[in-house]
Amino acid sequence: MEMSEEIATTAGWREFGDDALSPPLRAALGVFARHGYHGASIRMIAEAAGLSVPGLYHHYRSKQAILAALVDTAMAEMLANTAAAADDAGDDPVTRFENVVECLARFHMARRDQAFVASTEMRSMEPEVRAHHVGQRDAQQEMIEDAIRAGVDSGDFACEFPEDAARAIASLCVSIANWYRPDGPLSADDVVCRHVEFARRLVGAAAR
Amino acid sequence: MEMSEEIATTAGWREFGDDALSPPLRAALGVFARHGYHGASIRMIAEAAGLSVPGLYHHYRSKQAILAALVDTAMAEMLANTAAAADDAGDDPVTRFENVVECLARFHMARRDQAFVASTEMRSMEPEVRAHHVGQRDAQQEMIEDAIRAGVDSGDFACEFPEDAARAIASLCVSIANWYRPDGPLSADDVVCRHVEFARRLVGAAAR
Amino acid sequence: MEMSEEIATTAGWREFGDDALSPPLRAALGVFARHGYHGASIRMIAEAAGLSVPGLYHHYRSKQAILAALVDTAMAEMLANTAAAADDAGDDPVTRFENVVECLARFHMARRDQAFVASTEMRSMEPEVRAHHVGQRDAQQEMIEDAIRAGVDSGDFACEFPEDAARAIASLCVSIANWYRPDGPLSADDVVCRHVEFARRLVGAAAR
Amino acid sequence: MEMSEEIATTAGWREFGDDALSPPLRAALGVFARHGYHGASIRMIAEAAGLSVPGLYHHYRSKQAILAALVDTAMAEMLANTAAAADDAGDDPVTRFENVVECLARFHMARRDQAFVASTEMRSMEPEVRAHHVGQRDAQQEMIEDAIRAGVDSGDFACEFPEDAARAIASLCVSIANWYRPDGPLSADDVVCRHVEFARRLVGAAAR
DNA sequence: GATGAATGAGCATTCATTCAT
DNA sequence: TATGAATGAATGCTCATTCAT
Repeated sequence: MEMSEEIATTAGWREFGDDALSPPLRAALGVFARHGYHGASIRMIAEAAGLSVPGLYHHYRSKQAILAALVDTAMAEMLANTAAAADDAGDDPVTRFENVVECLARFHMARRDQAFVASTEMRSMEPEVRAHHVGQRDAQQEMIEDAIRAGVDSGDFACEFPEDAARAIASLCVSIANWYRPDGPLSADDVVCRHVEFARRLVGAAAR
Repeated sequence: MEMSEEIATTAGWREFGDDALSPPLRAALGVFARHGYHGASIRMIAEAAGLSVPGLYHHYRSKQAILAALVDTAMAEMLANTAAAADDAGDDPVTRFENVVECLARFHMARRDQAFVASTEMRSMEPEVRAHHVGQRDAQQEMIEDAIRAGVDSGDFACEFPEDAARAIASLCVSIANWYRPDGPLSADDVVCRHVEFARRLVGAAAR
Repeated sequence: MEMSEEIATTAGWREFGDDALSPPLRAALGVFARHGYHGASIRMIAEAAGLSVPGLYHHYRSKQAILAALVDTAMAEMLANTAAAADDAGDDPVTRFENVVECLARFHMARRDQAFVASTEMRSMEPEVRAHHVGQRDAQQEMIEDAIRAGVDSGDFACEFPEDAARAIASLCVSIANWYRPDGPLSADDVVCRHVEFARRLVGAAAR
Repeated sequence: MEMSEEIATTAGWREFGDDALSPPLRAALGVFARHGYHGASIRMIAEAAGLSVPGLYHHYRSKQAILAALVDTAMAEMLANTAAAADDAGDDPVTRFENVVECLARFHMARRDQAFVASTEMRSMEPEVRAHHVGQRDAQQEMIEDAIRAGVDSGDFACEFPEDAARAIASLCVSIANWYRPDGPLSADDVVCRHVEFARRLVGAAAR
């Protein structure tokens, strides 16, 4: 079965291949991750991108536009893959929930810097950009909540406060981006495995 | 039994009263929380503190020194209170674990801005300051891990990876500072209650 | 008698028809008039002209060349028409003087922006361009002076300082470009009528 | 009779002594006059003032604030002196008119650069600054108009369009700042003398 | 302690201009 | 001809910090 590189299909949600970032965007990502939005200067970004300063401005209208493009790209990819992960599960609420958690965990490892910047720089976003980002965050939260509620409804989960559990699970996955290192002691599959188990416990799924 | 305001005694770990912040430090806290370290200027801080710029420098040697003082104060308080919470539990490993989690949760609500700044601005700390901070973070992590291991050893917890669970619990508590609002729908006790339950589930404590 | 559109003949000096400005020049004129030479950017001009930036450079070598072309075109037209106006008067010094003033007034209404830019941006001209422009200004001044002196010689004017009077009349006409609006309360003929009368009084012409 | 340096009294309106400009303002005045507002850079001004760039900003909030201060100071002085000149004339409308014109002419020589910048940089003023400036210009215009109308009412002047004559006189005086040089062939008294005579002719005053 | 005045270095952004395509 | 991409130098302005008073 064919799948395009960019758009996650039902089957492809586990793979986060090459980020499709333009060179300036990739350069900015590293600089933002290391120094923060306000600690990063346009000169740093231009240098990292191998461009002159006006060369960088030729591609992006402003520093804020770079942040916006970066964050939107990442969030859109996450939402698309998470939706695919949910779809891929068919009718079983438990599998659906596990898929969503796995996808979130994988995203926060594969797109570590993007996720970190997105979660860290909300306060650096101008109102319009922030509003868009918040919308995407809410959509993600809702997907988790829906998966939990489906499990509760089916009797598979024992979870009194689905909303709080969803937030806890999201926090857990987001925080992966803070500490996970590809060359660290845990493999990506280890991390996935443990976080799916954490999530199962948080929603009171029966032991497997 | 009386206790001093600042130092948590065995009994007082639940109360986070007035932060003992000097006015310039309190001003800086708000500015850092809203704008981030690099987004905050000395002028903003001085103005928020009702001081002239050199007046501010009279109290603190540099912007970095302000950040260091802010973060150290907060972490020290957290460690002291968590230690008191653990001591207060006597010999029961489950109670000890629950106390530690409760204390962490309460700290991240009562010292929301401090916790947020400390967790967010690690990359803005100069090496020495960062090293000190990392030491404090590790000490906190260890207290959680110890509490988990004690419960595992006593047979109260079913937890295969205590280190990962400790990190998960810490992440959960830290993230409270991101979303909790004193005037929000959940009371502090609600938040504590839910997070203790989340933590119990994460370590596989038997249902109460 | 037919006349070409561009070159004022003895009879046509009252009509300032379509300025023969190329589209980029016309665009630049508006931008220079609104923002001044230094406040205008090549990008503004290119956009106003519906051209790309290099497209604009295809037509004009530099921003300075645009200014030079604009100003020279306007001054040349003014000089040609003023000469025609003087010629058109035949031998009567009073009529000749009145024609010159009328022509100047009409020019500063019909070519408001050009006149404004020319008078305002002398300091923005590079030496060579400025020298050329100053030559044109002097030629204009001389035409007024000559007309005055002829009237003085014939006994029609009572004017002690023809040079100063000529400068005053020129200032008066130039300043029309600052305030005249085609849709304002005064018609072009009103303005002409009043300024011819002002000029007559300045040179001490006998009342008509 | 005593008079302060700054405030023109009834007797002192002919003297424009030391402009009371602060050093940065005086420096800015020269740079604005030579290069225009947009052609002048903050660095030029700072250098001319013998200050560093932030040193300049210590005194003035922005480039625009410098322009505003410069223009307001000049216009206020002009208005005060013109009012004093009118008052000084007692009840004679002709003298009052002559005094007003003389004062205007003297101002545009003594405050050549200020007047030039004020008249030239209207388009560089931000709306609020411009509105204030326009108010001052209108006040000046009105003083001339009032003087003319008084002379018309008394039968001393034969002037059909006082408003247009007032504008012409103002234009004439303003334009002095364009060409007058203290070391030129005409003394200040020469210039005053000629312009008062020009103004008298423009309003149709009887020959003296 | 506080303040007014100052500064070198840096900020995001834009400038006029060029050149390969 | 027109364009997309690029650039060195400059723009107005702010930074953290210092110091004489």
